[in-house]
Amino acid sequence: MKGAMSTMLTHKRKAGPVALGDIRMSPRLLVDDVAQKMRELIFSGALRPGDRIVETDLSKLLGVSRPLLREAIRTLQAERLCIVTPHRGAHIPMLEWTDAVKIYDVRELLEGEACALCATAIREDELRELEQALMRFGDAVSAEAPVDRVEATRQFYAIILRACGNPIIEELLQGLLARVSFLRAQSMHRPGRAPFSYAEMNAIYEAIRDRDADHAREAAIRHVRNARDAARAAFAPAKRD
Amino acid sequence: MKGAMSTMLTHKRKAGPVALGDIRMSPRLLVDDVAQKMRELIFSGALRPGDRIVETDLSKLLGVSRPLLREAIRTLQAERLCIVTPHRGAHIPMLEWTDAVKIYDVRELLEGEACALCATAIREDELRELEQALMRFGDAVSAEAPVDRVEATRQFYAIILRACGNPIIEELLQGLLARVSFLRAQSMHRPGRAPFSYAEMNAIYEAIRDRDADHAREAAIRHVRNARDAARAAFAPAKRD
DNA sequence: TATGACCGATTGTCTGGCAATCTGTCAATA
DNA sequence: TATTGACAGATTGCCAGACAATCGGTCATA
Repeated sequence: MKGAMSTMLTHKRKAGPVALGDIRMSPRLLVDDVAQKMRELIFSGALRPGDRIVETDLSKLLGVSRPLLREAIRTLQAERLCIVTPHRGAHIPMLEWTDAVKIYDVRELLEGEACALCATAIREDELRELEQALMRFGDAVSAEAPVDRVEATRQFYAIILRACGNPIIEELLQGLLARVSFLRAQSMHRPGRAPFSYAEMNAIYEAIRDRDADHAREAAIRHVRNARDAARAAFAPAKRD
Repeated sequence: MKGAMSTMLTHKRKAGPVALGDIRMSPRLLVDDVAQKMRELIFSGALRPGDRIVETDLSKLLGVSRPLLREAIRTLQAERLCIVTPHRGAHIPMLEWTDAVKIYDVRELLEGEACALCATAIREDELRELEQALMRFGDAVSAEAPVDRVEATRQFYAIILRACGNPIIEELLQGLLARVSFLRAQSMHRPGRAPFSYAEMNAIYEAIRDRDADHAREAAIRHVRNARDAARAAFAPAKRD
């Protein structure tokens, strides 16, 4: 804990053109792999809401030690992807609809802002990428390829969040999306939703392309709102109410 | 990892009046205490940006084992309160001003929304609490009691975030505030800032009291924006630019 | 039916250890 | 002189094993 200014690395990507930007080698840490694997288990539905995590079992399944798994669990806990109850262990949270609504509300705010920022901040090459992602989504809708749809959506938003110029928004949204991943997976696969999604995303794209921040925000909000309603419908079977 | 629905606890504070709401006993886990202690070390400035964390040393200082400290570090890492570089250990992040700006931008958005929501959602008793917190702040300004000022500010916002009805906003803001705690501590102690803070907070209070969501949002945004400018001024000595 | 005592399962934490990697030093080299 | 290579100490990454505390459930008892 000695002050170690001398060894601080404060890499900042300078605005300079081209150059060889950020090419740090970073060795993988097993604990990060374990955390990522757990996230994937949750996103893929292998670990479902309510499931309990027994440290001994999971550490054996993953082939890592219990202390290491516990480190990974702390990470997931901080991300709200699992809940640790003292002396009772960790489990995957049950998402109540009322909580989901709050998350969608904040998504409206953040995605709306991201899209509005994008309208002024996006570069031409990023705009082309965005158009391509949108087209890929369109293709996936026509081809009825749900997996491709999900991936194209992910990319579409990844481009926007990267281009909006505020990494904090990206970071917060990433966390929120992870927490409703279960709901999203279900609602995005609802028959009939995809064409509407396309229209909404297209509206976002066009507003950004036209550099119209207000419309971009509105379109983004509309998209989230519709996604929420779709999720609402998908929620019923999982939990009566 | 067996499905364990039977043992799931899904406590939800029912809207029912009074009653004995949530009175779970929850044993303290040492690891949580350690994480909290580390946060306090950061907030208090005992651990400063750039400082390195040597596991063996800190674990000895805290009187806990290294594995336990590592768990705590993972938590702080997920909260972005420390950065872990593989094989090089953890350190407290250096906050660049450009990053701080992004955080203040998102704060505008979230605090603005929280205050707007509050204007319609706050209960009368909470409103009175809010007024009291504001008065305490006013007293602390007159008395030139910086510590009380900080505490009163914290309470003022805690009430708003609680009353706005969206715990997600509260949660996200908590994380963001923690990350600029170093800056805030400096800027809040700047001579001459406090009376302006009071005026701004008073504007927020009055708008909420008058149930005027738009003005509440505007006042909140103005407050954050001024806080950012104060932080900007406080930033210079810490880091030339 | 409610209470209390017991028991296996699981968590919380510690100790100790060891290989891998980093940092810094210093000599050898171009 | 500046770079390269080799070495040593410090530190991290990960593991195995252990043990007390606590939990959840069962069963006998009142």
